[in-house]
Amino acid sequence: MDKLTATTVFESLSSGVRLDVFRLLVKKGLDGMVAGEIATTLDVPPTNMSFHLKAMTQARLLSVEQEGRYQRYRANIALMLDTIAYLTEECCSGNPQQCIDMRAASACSPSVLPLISTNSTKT
Amino acid sequence: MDKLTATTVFESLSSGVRLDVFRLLVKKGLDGMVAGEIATTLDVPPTNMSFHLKAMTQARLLSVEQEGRYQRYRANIALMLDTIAYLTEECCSGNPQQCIDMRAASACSPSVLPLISTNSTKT
DNA sequence: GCAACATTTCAATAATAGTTGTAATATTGC
DNA sequence: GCAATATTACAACTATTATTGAAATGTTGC
Repeated sequence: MDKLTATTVFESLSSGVRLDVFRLLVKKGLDGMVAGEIATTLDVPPTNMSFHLKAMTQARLLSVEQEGRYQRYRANIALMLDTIAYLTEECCSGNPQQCIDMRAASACSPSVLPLISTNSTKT
Repeated sequence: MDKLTATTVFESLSSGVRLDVFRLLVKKGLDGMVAGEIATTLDVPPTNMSFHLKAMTQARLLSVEQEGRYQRYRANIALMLDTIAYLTEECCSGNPQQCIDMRAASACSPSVLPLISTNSTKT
């Protein structure tokens, strides 16, 4: 993960429209959605939606697959997880207790936590 | 977590300077750093650094504490975790296998994963 | 081939964000 | 109180991003 990739990912999620798109596609999972359906669901003009979908695809936050005359978009959750990992690299300089303390204040619902750790069965 | 909070957090991390600041402060943990030290370390003019630190503090991504004539900044990891949780709410509409599949492609180093799941000992 | 549809490109405009130096504010040690 | 230091506020300027409608591209079913 390089800095440019990370800033591009965050830039992608810094607009209300694009954040809505990503969350919608995360919800849809592997099914994804076609461009027009996304635009209609979020009530955004097609040209504007196309602009944002293109930006997100270039940031690799979305993948796109042609499906006849439609373009089907899907969320790239893996890239997002990599970006989060980059963000917290060398957290607390290897001081685990500090890390736990810093996180203690989180109002985070537990729902996502098991998801994030699904592929880390090892210690 | 509301949308504005989330976009503001991501906007905070979408600039190279601010991303460097956050990663630096994550590394420093509870010790944090004072403003001038951050500016010197990252080789950014003080006025510009002050601009970015203010933005990040308003986004609540950093906390600040006055320490004599210094301002000590610390990373708010809890808010970042909450934001990630917001991002992946209703992931795959409760279809766990899909979630696992979507994450399978991640090149994420395992280092951060135990950290993120530290407070989720329960299933 | 052609009409209907999905999506993107383009160009113009509007809006927002980033950088810089200078000046202001606040704190320290004498 | 005063000089030195840390940080921020301000104002001017530059650069980037967002939005829109009209036109272009590409695909389908007949």
